[in-house]
Amino acid sequence: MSTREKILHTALELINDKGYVHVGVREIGRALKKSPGNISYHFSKKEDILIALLEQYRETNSALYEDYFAGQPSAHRFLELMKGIFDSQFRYRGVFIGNQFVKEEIQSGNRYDYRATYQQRLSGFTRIFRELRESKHLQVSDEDIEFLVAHIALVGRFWIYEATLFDKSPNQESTVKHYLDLLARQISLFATPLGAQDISEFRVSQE
Amino acid sequence: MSTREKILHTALELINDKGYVHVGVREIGRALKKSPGNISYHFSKKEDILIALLEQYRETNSALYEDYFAGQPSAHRFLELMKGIFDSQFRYRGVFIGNQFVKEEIQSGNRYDYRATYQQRLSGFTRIFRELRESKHLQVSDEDIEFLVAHIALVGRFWIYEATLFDKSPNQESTVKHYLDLLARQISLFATPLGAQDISEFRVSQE
DNA sequence: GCTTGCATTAGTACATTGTACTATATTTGA
DNA sequence: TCAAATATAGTACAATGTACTAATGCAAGC
Repeated sequence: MSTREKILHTALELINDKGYVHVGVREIGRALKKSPGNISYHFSKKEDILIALLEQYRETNSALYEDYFAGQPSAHRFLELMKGIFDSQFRYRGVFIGNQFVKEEIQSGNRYDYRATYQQRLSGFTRIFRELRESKHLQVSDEDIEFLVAHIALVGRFWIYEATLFDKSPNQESTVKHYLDLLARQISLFATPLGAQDISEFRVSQE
Repeated sequence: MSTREKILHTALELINDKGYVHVGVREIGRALKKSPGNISYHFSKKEDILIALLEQYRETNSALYEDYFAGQPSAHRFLELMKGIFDSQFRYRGVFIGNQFVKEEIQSGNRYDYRATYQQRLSGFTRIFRELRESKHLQVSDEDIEFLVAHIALVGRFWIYEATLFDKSPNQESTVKHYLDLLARQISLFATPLGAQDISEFRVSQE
């Protein structure tokens, strides 16, 4: 593992534990027995660490989406996809919660074009729901799809904020299960009998 | 207006504009032509400013809830309540977005018992939905109510994060309208014909 | 085997930040 | 009017992010 990777690994652990603001560059260095100047060498700004972690997260997720689109659309597989995404978000929770600091980066789009990724994800979900309509898992109008996409964009991004709001270190399994369950309920409001069966099978498989 | 109130007022403006982290105590002082030591006198910690603003927000909202519960339950009045809350959240948006810093406060509950307020709000929503069921505006099971409360707890808290994620200073009216609309759609999934009419009347009144 | 160039690391210095502390000024109340 | 409380200014200090410089390690080429 390269020093750069070690820094990212240690930083993520510390950030998940204590929050981005409360993790100093010197602290990361201390944990790795490196000087602060050396951390500076690999990541000239502290924000760069956050950006790099976001990038890792994005790549993980892209793989999950690719997997999904490689197979047949179904409500069950959709929920499996979302479980993968939620697990991944949990793993990078400190990054999301500390993302106030990358907001200007996000907004400027200089180093990391988050907006493009975001738009890509939104159209990905639109495609997913359209395919689930075609495969008779969902019974939705175009307006419904728009609504569901807006819903999943918000809930799918911010559930981890809520989960860590009162509980500093929540249990991953039960937390992810809880929010997946809410999502499953939301989807089932638009499900055909086929889709509903698929969803309930998924929920049983998560017991 | 007392100095304390002036500080809060100026701080909120600056925080909404630039974000909590990027507003220094000296900057607030400069804007008010006060020394940093004086700011320190009124708020010995910078976080205290955030806590005080949260307290202001909480009081505003408590008044809105009281108003609602003083009248007859209806889907229309419920959405009016939510509009009031959303407007208020928009006004304090910087506080919410910067609340990573009060998280430890929230979690410890030493100075500000946010958890209690939160629980109170949740049971408030439970009551609201139960009353809307009794008044034949909603057709919901107890499980549905639990689901709706979980939904509104998350969406109602974090829509403002999403709204300011890509757009640094979004338009209040259109933003609030957008998220109210999403909420109205969510509620209408469980609405009786009476409730649905109420909701569509509200949406028309917002045009 | 030695040197040259480049990547890495350490050490340090500096501006800025939150905050504590002290001294001065202003207001208040009896 | 004067003492006490409140408010304000000024400053000092530790900690932080970060820029800069010097030292070290290391692989490739002759």
